[in-house]
Amino acid sequence: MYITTTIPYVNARPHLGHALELVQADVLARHHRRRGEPVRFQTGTDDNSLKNVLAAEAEGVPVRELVDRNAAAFEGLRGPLELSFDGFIRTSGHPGHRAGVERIWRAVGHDLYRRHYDGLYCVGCEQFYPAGPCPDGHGEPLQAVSEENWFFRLSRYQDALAELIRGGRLRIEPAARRNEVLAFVEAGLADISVSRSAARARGWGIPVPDDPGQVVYVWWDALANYVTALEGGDYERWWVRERRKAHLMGKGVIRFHAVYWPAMLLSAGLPLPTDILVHDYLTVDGRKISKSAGGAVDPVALVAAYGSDAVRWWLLREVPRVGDADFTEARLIARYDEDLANGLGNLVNRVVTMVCRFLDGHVPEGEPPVGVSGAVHEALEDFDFRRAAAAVWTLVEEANRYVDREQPWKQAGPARERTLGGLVAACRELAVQLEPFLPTAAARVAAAVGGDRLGPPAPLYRRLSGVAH
RNA sequence: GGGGCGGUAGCUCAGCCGGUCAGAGCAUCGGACUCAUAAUCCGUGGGUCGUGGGUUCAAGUCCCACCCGCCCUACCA
Repeated sequence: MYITTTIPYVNARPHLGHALELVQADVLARHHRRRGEPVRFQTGTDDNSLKNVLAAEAEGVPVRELVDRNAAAFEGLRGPLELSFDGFIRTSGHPGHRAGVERIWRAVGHDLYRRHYDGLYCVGCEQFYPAGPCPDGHGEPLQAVSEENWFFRLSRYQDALAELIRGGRLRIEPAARRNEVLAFVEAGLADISVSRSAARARGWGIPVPDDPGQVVYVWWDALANYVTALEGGDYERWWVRERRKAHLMGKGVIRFHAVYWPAMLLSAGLPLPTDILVHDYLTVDGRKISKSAGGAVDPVALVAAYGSDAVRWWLLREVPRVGDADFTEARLIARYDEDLANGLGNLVNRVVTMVCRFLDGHVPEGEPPVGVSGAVHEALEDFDFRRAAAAVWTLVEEANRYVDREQPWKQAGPARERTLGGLVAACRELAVQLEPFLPTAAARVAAAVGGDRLGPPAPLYRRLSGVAH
């Protein structure tokens, strides 16, 4: 399975919203790897957005400097969030990217033509609007642009796209998003501008082949990353031969991924992605996350304060499949205490304690009294991380119930050994099931219940909130 | 303007093709237990399922209108 995230433009440091998408992609990647499937998990940054240029100007630093610094911050999420991506592409630095963009451009040449265009351009959105103001409310007024650009005959692919989506060849999840895209396509597709004058782009970006006065539209440039990130044999392996190719993205950029991008590929005669997986947005304390407004939560700071398990668990367990989710530190703490400390941590702790106290640490043979069946996989196939996380957690809940039901402290001899052996086995199984979601927790649990003889108990997670006495 | 998505217990949310669907978790309250991180387990209370109509033997669950929040899209139905 080839799994990609969108590549954010790097006009600022990453916020919690980026973490959501990366963690979701990471869970998919780890899950499918664990099933023994070949997986390539690809992410990166869009360095060529005009917004990056403007951010650099506002800050008074060279574009290159700002882009390098912020891109490094995005790549640096790998450690704190425990991301397992295999590839990280930067559109300004990746050796094959520019050449790949040019190659696609030429392959699509039969659908490109020059046209004079008068329009109002919103830099914030990187797109044209027929009339102002920008619906997203980006502060700056729309730029009146009058220039000759390259256009792509998107209109030509309307029927083909509709058919691909209707037939499920191009799967869009959740279904509501699929309907949304279908409605958009069936309403009629107009050709789109795919270049801009190099002057207006401040010279930043990839020049149009054989037309140095023009720069390739940043979206064209960015979308191409999904194939340009794959060089040499990797392209053949992951874009041509791979059966499942999934793009993860936020709801704001569906049109680019589910319409423009497939149309580009159709025109170029290249294979298409198979899954478009769309998540909604996060708000923080009830407010929209705004990179510029500072209300953004720094995922790295959050991890530093609460640990990667806490952050990943909140993102996976609390964010619904449909609808924006509101992040608050209180909710994260509540989830941490309830699930990680009281649920998982306490379970492992009580099991280890009993094995040490009653059996001198020796682990008896045992079959786990609980299991998860296919619920996790089914939920992930539906792109429902919350349901998947809940499915894994049934192991914790059932194991805790099992302890209370069997009451091993009252048991003796073989009965007690059978119970405790089963519980240790259950914890080991839990470690395995947990790995795609919480790698650190999985490792901690595995360490606590590994081997023939268990060491002394040590709490895995301390409660964060004060406990009333 | 068009299209779509939400509006279900105090909070966060499940409820697919209509008939144990009125639910789960948290919070509250009561009980049990003591292996454990004052944790765990069991049980209780609480909702006119946004509003108003309609279809049906039967509707959160389908249809229409409206209200609130949000998203996409379009100044050409």
